[in-house]
Amino acid sequence: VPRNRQDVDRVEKIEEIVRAGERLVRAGGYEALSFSGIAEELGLARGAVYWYFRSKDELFAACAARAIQTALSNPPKRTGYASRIIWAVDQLAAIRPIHTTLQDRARHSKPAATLLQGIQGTLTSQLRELLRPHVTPARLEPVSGAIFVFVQGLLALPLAERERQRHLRFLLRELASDRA
Amino acid sequence: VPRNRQDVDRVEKIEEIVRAGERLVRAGGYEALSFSGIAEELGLARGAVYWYFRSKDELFAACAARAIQTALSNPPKRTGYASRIIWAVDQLAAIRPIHTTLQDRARHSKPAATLLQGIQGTLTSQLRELLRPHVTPARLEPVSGAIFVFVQGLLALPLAERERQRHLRFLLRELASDRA
DNA sequence: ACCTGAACACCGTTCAAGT
DNA sequence: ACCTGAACACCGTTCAAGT
Repeated sequence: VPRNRQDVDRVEKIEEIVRAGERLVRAGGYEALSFSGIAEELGLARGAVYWYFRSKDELFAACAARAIQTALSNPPKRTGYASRIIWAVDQLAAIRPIHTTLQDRARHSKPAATLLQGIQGTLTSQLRELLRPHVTPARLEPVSGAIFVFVQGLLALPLAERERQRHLRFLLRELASDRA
Repeated sequence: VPRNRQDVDRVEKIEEIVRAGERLVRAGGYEALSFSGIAEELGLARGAVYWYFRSKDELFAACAARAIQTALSNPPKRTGYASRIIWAVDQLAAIRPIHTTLQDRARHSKPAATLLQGIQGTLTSQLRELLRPHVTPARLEPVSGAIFVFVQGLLALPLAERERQRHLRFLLRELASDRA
């Protein structure tokens, strides 16, 4: 006897699924994310989840997006540009496995590619705006580009917070101090 | 009637497996690498490959190691330090999917973690030696560290060869020109 | 529109049985 | 030591049948 939850808002049901998926993917990465796992947590049949996400790629992209959004919410105010960058990198580093998998899956998965592109786009432009007051106009583009690449490297490596910050501060001092 | 190939050298049989695996992993990444696929290519039963590799993690690490080794063989001689670094990065970028997956799997897979650690270790020290003549001693450590991180970023991003080289040349000029 | 339960294909892994 | 063939568990995906 199939249950029916047409009374419950569709958006709310999707929310439930993505929340469960975020937990799973935070705990054990892409592998730990499964239709079975989510169905179990929500008391549904495995197939039911397909009503909302047509593939594991879609499901993963949604859960990863939520995890990243969670990580980058509540940024601290009133701090210097270096601290702001470091904060964002630290937040993303805390969910490094998700970021690494996203990078890996983006090759073949359309939803993953789209998500990653969006993240990198906003990251790039925010970085440029943060750096603009501290770099001469002619150098703004190459400098912010280099720092973006550098940040991707920091996120790819399993560094301790201290090392990450040390590397980042060093590079910022080297590249972005021509306009104090 | 099980075939028997005790006459064939064990090392040679492992070589065959890893060669087949390298092809598969180059073509379609980690997903495309399977015991079934290798067995099929070699005309063996699926279970036979387990006699040589006890898990997919071990198999992947071996195939990835071979792919990387292949990529970095035959380095050009008599070129400047910048060109040497760029050459190595280009070679690794050509097998970016393998590198990305390796980074991703290293989290839970012991063989992947060991391989990645080895690669990064040699990369780090070679980088330091290449830079030594061009950087003041006090700056050698932070500079080569930063360039290493930067290279990881270049390998994480799906850049065109031109962009990759542009980024790398910019950073090298910024960080490593204090000892012409 | 939403959900169930069964089915299918594929895969990693194990293992008893063979040579 | 090496290999086969079958078995098991798990998973992504599909779908006819129900409400």
